[in-house]
Parts: sequence; structure tokens; C-alpha cells
Amino acid sequence: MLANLKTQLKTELEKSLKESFSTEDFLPSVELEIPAEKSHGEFACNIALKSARIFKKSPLDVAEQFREIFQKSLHNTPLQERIARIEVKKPGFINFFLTPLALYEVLGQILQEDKTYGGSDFGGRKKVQIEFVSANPTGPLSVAHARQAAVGDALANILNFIGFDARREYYVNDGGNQINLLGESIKCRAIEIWGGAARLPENGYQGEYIKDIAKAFIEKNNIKNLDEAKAKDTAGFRHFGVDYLLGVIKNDLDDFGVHFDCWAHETGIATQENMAAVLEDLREKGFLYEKDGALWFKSTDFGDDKDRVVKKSDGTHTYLLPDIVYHKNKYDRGFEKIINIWGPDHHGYIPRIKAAAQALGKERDSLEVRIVQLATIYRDGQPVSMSTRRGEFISLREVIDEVGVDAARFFFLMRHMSGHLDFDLELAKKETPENPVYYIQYAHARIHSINKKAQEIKLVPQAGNFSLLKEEEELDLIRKLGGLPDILMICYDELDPYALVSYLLELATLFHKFYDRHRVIGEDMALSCERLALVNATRIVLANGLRLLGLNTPERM
RNA sequence: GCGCCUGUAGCUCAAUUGGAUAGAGCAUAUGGCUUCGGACCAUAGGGCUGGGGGUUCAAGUCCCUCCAGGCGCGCCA
Repeated sequence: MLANLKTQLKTELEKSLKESFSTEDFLPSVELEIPAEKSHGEFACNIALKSARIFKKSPLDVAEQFREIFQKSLHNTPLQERIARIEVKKPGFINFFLTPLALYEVLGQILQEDKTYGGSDFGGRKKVQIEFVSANPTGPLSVAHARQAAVGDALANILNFIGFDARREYYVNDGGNQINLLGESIKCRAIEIWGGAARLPENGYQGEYIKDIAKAFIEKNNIKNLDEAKAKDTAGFRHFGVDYLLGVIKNDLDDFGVHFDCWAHETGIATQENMAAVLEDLREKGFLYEKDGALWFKSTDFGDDKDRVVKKSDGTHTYLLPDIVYHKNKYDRGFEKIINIWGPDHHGYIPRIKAAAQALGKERDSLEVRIVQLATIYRDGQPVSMSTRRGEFISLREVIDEVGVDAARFFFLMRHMSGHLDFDLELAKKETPENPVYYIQYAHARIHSINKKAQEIKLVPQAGNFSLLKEEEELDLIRKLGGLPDILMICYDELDPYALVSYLLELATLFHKFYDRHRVIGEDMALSCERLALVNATRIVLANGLRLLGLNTPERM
């Protein structure tokens, strides 16, 4: 594939430079990039521009000198018949043009590797954990969580595809004040149902769904009157509420196509014993001190703005402590890399949790925190204000019902996750395919139609020789197909599936362009077979990409 | 007040991480199916990349500084 060729070429060029300039590595390293402009070849190298100063010559002269060295170095290597020519262009770029053979090899490889094309063993089976969504079980999931779910799931797919052992985890905050409030809110509604007067606690949950939970509780526990409702312990309501809402959350995520490998419960991990053990550990290492009657964690030792309280003067712990315990637990389970995907409201929390990881004796970079920006929902052109407590928000369920799973998931992935996302419900609800997911899936379905037709007339894709593919649109398509492995590496570097989305859109564009100008099944049998191979390679790449994003690969639409 | 993010075509966003002439979609205007799926394709207009300075062969991208918007700041979770 192209990625292999690129590395081979890079290695060869570096070797040739080392031989030509025996003095140590005073030269910048060879970088090959894929130029945006076709007339600049398949690979471009900027090393002459970067080293012109060292030679005290013009970049163009240096480029010419390098070009000759490169040219010679390719003699009698496998690269010789794959690099057509090397050109020097304007400011001092050295451009490499591939032979058709090199491009045809890409096709052969894709057809052979099929479902595994684009994947690799890059990750070396390294254990990676991706924790995402992790919404408190105090209400249904909102669109904010939906976006995190779409991003996290796709990212996990990609990491596994390139050889990591990535696990999806949902952290269930089933302890703490918010959960108490949930229990009290449900109890309040239960009392109201039996005609009693009860005031919601301050900051209690006001959503309609609380009433549903109260009803379910009454039914389950066979409560027959007001007194029985009043007599029930808040803890009972709390546990019931958490279970109920977790069921709703799991169900919604399931329907959204997101399946977690592990649901980690705070109450099972951040036990009193475990918290005490972590405090003891931190104390021994000298990262704790007392001030104003509280216990402080010296997060400033690791770059945080200020130290953080872990135990308040009233003896209760802050939220940071169970979080540290939880992260220790992650490491204890053998994860070498931990990725947390959080909402923007947790942004300020990153320095202290990374500090905690370091205090636990881990590498700072073994913990990566990525923020997925909020999606702003527009209804009738107006942004919808959201508040979980008031129960005013668009839920994941509503999005699934209104715009469908594929459209919704794609929409959430359509921007870099660090960027804000405007989600116009009215627009998304329209059946008109303004949503580009159809554009990509349509390309896939079209190819399936071609295959069906080909089968009818017993036409079989060419396997090895593609020398009849010479049209501009054909070669452009092949070049793009060869780029998938590189794109997945970008996704890995950025820990963001976005690059793949944009790649698939470009690939679909090139396919539609090709389709519009050339017939696959025509009178020339040999050509038809080769084009059939080309569109099938395209189908493979589209399908692999769509699958990684968690989208369907429809054969008809 | 401090910190982070964002600012690119009328609108929503790209730009292979510092590369060559800043690109798509939507919208607007015009054109293309006796054919493998028209949910497609083609052509056109539209830009001082918020302003200013700096770094270098090269800046939308990096640094400084203003301007505008969003978010976060707790012995809350």
C-alpha cells in the first residue's frame, strides 16, 4: 500500500543522504507529505528548503543536488520501478511521482486484505482504556452525552483496528450528593402521587421522568397510601432510581449502537478502605498536608494552579478523592494508556487529575484527557437552553427517534471534537439528504448495484493486472484509496475520529465523479473487469471506514 | 480578575500539524440521465483567514498585543 511505499522511500532517502554527507546528522530528517496539488506528485519533500541555510546555497540548487543523490540511490532497489520521476519545483520542493505499477499494487493489496485493509499491528496489543459518557445516573442521556458516545465509540473502534486492545468503560457515579438529591426528588414525587404535600429539595430534579420513576417505585413496592410512601427510606428511592435510570441509559446507548465493555461503579471502587489506602500512599510520598482543618493534595507539584482539598474540615471527602481511587483502579487493572473523554465543564479538572496520576507514580502522558465540546441544539432557529435539573434538555432518545442512528452519529462526528457543534433539529429532521452520511452510504449502495449487475452477466473483478486503468478519475481514486492507513494514524495522533470522516467524504466525492464520467460495465470486457476491481476496492474502503465510525453499510437505500 | 477554546466565502465548516494558487457543503445562477441507482455530476460568482506587530525560504497554522464571542474558576459533584 502507499503507506508502506512511503516509509520505504523515506528510509532509502535518509540512507542516501547519510552516505553522501558522511558527517553526522546535521541535516533535518526527511519528511514526505502528500501534496494537495496533483501536479506536485504523490509525495513531496521539503528537506532542501530546510537545509538551504546549512549549505549557504539557494534552496533550488540544494534541491537539484539532492534530487541527483536520490535518483541514484533508487537504482537497483524495488523502488526503481515504482518511482516514475523526481522533480524539483519552485521554492525548492522535491516531488516524487509514482509509476502506474505502484498505484496498481495498492488496488491488489486492498482487494486481498479486504476487511482488514487499513488496519495494522501498530498498537502491539497494548491495553488501552477509553472512558466516556459516564453521565451521572440522575436522568436520561442528553445530546452532549450522545456526542461523547459517538466520538468515544468510533475512537475505540479505530484503536482496536490499528492493533491496540482498547476497552470501553462507563464510570457510574452512584455515590455522592447528586444521587441523594435524586432519591429525595423521587420520594417527593411519590408522596405527591398519594396526595401529600412535599417540597422538592433545593436543586432537586424537576424533570417529568422523576414522576415516572416514582410511579414505578410505588408499583414495585406495592405502596397503597400516603403513609406508606412517607415511611419509605430515602435510600430505597435512591437505589431504585439509580437502577431505573441506568437501565434507561443502557437501553438508549444500546439503540445508539454503543456497547461498553465495563460499567465501573463508584460505590464498588471508591470504598472507605480504598480511599484510606490512597490517602496513606499519598501521605507517605509527601503529597498531602493539613491546612485550615482540611487535608490538601499538593497538585501544584505537578503543574496545577493551586493545591486541592481531598478531605474537608467536616471530615467528608471531596469528589477528587474517589476519582483518584478510580484512576488508581484503572492502572491496577493493567491499562497502559488511559483516555478520558469529558465534557467541557470538566475542563478545569484536567490538571489535578493528571497531577494525581503522577502522584500515583505514573507517567503524565499515560493519562490523556480529551474534551468533547457541547452540541448546541437549535429548534426553530433558536438555541434550546438545557438544564438537567430542570429536566429541560433534548435527550439522546429524542435524537435517535427524530433523525435516526446513522444520521445522528455521523452528525456528531462531523466536526473536530474540540469544536462547537450546531445541531439544527428542524434541518436534521428533514428527509432531504443534507446530512452527508447519505452521500457516503449512497456511494456504497451504488457499488453494490454494479456488483449485482456484474453477477448477472457473470463478470468477475480483475485480480492482478490493472494496466487498463489510465483515466484521471481512476488514478485519483486509487491514490485516495491508498491513503486510509495514514488517515487512521492521524486519528490516533489526535485521538479524534474526525480525520476519517473527512477522508470518507473526499473518497465518496471521487467515486461519484468517476461514476459520472465512466461506465464500469461496458463493451470492453477486460476494462470492465478492471473497473469492477476498482469499485470493489472503493467499496472495501468505504465499508471499513463506515464500520469504524459505527455506521451501517447499506446495500440499498 | 486568572485560565482554556473559538474567530476563515452570505451560512456551517476544511486546510494532511509550518508548505506550493486557502478548499468543500448549503444557499444563489446555469447546464447534464434512451445507460451500472439523479440521494449524483459539471460550470459560475463569492476571501485583507477579526485588527496590528514579530519569527523564516515559507504563516490560516508558531510568538506578542489588542478586539469580539463561548466555557471554566468552590473545603460542589
